[in-house]
Amino acid sequence: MEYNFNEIEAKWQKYWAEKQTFKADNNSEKPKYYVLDMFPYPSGAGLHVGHPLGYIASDIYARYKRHKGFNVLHPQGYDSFGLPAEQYAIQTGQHPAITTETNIATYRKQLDKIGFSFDWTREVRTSNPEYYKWTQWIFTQLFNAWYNKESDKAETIDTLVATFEKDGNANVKAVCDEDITTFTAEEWNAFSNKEKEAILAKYRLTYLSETEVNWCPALGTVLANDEIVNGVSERGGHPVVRKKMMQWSMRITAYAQRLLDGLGTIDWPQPLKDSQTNWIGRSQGASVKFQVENSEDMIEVFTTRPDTIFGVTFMTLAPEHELVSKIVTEDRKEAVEAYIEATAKRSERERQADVKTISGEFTGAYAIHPFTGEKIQIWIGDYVLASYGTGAVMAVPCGDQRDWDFANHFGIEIKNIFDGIDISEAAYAEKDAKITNSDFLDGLNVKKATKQVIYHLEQKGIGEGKINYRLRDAVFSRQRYWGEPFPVYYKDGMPQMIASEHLPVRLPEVEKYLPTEDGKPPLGNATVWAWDTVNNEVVENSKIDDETIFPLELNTMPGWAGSSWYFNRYMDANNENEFVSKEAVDYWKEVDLYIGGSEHATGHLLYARFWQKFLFDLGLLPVDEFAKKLINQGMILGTSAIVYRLSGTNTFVSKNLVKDQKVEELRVDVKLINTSDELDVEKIREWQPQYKNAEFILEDGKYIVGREVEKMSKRWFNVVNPDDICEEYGADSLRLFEMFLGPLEQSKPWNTAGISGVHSFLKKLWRLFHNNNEFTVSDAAPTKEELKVLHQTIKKVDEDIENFSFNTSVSTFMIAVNELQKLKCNKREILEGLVILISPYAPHIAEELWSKLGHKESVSTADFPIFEPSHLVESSKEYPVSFNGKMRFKLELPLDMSKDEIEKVVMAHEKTQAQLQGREPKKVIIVPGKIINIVG
RNA sequence: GCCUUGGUGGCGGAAUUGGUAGACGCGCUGGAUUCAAAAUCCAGUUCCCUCGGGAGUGUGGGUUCGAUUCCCACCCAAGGUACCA
Repeated sequence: MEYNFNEIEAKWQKYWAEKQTFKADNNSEKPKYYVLDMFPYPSGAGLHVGHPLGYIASDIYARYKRHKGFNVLHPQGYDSFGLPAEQYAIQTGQHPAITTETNIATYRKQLDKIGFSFDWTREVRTSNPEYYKWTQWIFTQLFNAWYNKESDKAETIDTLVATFEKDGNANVKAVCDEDITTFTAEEWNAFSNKEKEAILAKYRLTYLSETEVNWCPALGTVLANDEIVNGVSERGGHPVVRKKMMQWSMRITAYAQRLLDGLGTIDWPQPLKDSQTNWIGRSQGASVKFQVENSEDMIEVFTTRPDTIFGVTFMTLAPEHELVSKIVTEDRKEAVEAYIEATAKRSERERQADVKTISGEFTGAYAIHPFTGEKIQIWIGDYVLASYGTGAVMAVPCGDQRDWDFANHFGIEIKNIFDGIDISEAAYAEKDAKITNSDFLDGLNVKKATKQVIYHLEQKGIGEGKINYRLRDAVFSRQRYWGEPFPVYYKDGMPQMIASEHLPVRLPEVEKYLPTEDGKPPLGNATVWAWDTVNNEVVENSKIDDETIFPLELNTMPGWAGSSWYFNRYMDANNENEFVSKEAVDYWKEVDLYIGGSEHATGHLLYARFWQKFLFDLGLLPVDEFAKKLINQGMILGTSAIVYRLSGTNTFVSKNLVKDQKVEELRVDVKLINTSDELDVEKIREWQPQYKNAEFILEDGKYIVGREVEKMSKRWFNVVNPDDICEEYGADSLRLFEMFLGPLEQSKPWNTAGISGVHSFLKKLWRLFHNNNEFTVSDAAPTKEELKVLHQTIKKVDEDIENFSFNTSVSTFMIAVNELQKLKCNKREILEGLVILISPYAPHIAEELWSKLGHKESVSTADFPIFEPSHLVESSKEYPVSFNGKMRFKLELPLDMSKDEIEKVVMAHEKTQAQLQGREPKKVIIVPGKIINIVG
């Protein structure tokens, strides 16, 4: 009976599916544990061996936790809205839903082959109306909420309205738009509905606003920053303009501080926390208002160094700053306008890339220094960003290098306010100098001066201490087809939410997936796309009458909408009445272990935390962080194969024959290479026509290829398909090998050659149970030595899994099997333990052996074996060192010994040593967990 | 530039709170079995040499009886981020 992995794996995969072995129950006496993978976007290319790495790790942990007596939730689903399916639709006309369906089927087939313990009864797809109904519902909740700074949480909008009706808005502390004017209760009550709505919009957590986007008229679409190269579109090279569009935004800035604080409470990787911290970009300082000379206008700036205010010698505004056109003097107008036009042409990316060039223009206007009353020049310069702070800075050339460079370049005064510091060559940005030349700040250090200045600013009513965040509100509209439609229609130009009982608003059918000719989003192509407020439904072929039938929102939601809450949906995936029931979410609470890529650090993982906090504020969720622990799995890289073509010929030389010859390096399919880097010269001739008649110059009768480690990608021909590996070596080998490659978090190259090691390990394991191809185990009692092997393995594997060092436990299995093989051990007790230990890693072979051992139930429900340290008594190691009259040695002792027992053993050891060395035994001092000291 | 992570044989990578560096696997070398191959098993495999040793965990210092591990400085690589006032 050979180890027939294909047969075994198919058999147990079918068994698991039929018995629903991994279906999680929402009611259980057992403690809960929720293990989650970042759900995939089902792309047309299918999975390569890099994708399942994290899934294998989480599956091992999920299976392990089941052995340890936990009720484990381990679901999977698909983030199935997205651009590729839409682009395919634009090219071929095939509906994205069909493309998505096909791709999901492929994914499912591939995933099933690897033997994951997913509970598929809870599968979610973000593009299913039953799912996006609740994404739309959450959107309406955000619309009907505002952020109360007083209670520091989101509240429903009616609490705000009630306050307005009673007291106006003078005492309301909210995170809202900046241009709010104060009104009394009487004024509020006198406003028209439309006026009220306009005001409320400034408070809502999702709101419409004019936002600048990169608009490409030729492609008829909005482009992301990285889709633009040198001011033209990456695809096609069409011109791109900055254009303002009405877009939905999410007021994520309301949560900036809590998103920052929350990081302290979750066990996530430091680099990921750091990048979220940077992204939020909290900086503490002050806002200061500068009066413009001969004008009512004030220029507000944000500074982190208010203490340097006496060093201000000019101000710089972003070219886009709204005051520029107002304050510019007649004689400077031409130059300033030319400069503004020149900057507008450059993309934000270009402006940022070009840090070296110093440019700017004097506006001709002056501001008044708030303390000295001096006139200071107002300049514009593109080193000031309109999107950060107030879009204006008070320039302190002695303390800021950019200001220094600017002043130096344009010959503006550089005033030194640092005591004993030379600023003739560069600005001094350190915070350890005493302030001088600064009136009431003279002689103070930075900290005290800052406090003083803020006090004076507040006294004068022209500034205050302020915390500024880099984080900006998130644009939530996309001019795409394949996304969630908004549950919004427009009445009198004001957005109206569609009530939850009428959701979902389903995606309409369209003829074309491109934007309309008049520049509307693709949904504008729908003939059926208006809302009937009488029957509460999308109406067909009806005219908008602005009485009962209103136009629907034509944008769709971005990719991160559906993925910002899916982890909660898994808890109660088939609930038709709620996004998740209270009972379910109170039971599962949050994800205990989340595994996925670090590329989502400032996207998905930030937005998901935001929505979680929001839903928590409304009392809909019991915890405000959705994932306790998170692990970023590394990327599996491909190992490309390179052939060398002599320049200008069709002759290919083997790697070591290249020497100094001029060659072109071409990548060839890794499937054509054997384990010794040798190219199959016959097969490559059929692979691509250009090799058909090529000449290959061999070394030692072989053509040896070069190797390069790089990202797995079709274009490098280095993609390895897991299906092929499963076919040739089995899923268990694939699982073990992916873990064996190296630490989970690390990026590492794939090399199919190495899989033979884990594969032959599985064959050895199989042979432990088989004698002359007959299944044979002995019921005799195991020897101490055999028990030792098992227990060492239990201890190590248990530790490894808890530490997520799955790679080292594979080595531990190999050592165990080698030792048992040498001991010719086929004792039932030992082998049973081993099977359970291995089952999270190689579940199929474990199930097969388990059932052959006579068990009726699946091994997945078996208890993890318990480590008994008493079996390890004999293992002791010592490291003797003697110095300075002290004797030190380390003894490895069994874990179940008491201090007294240890002392006995150590004294015995010391006696022997003393006897050997012909001296008196010394006193023994036990320091638990440390090297044992024997003091003379 | 800044932040983060890392740097160990031909390769992937082990090494507990500082305690025999290189576990385990790949590859390679030799051997057994075989008509032969596959498969399997056994032995060897950090480097250098004069076969007795010597050097060795990116580089240079330091702490220590003892450092891959801790401290300082530097070099290199990967990821994130950037005129952030």
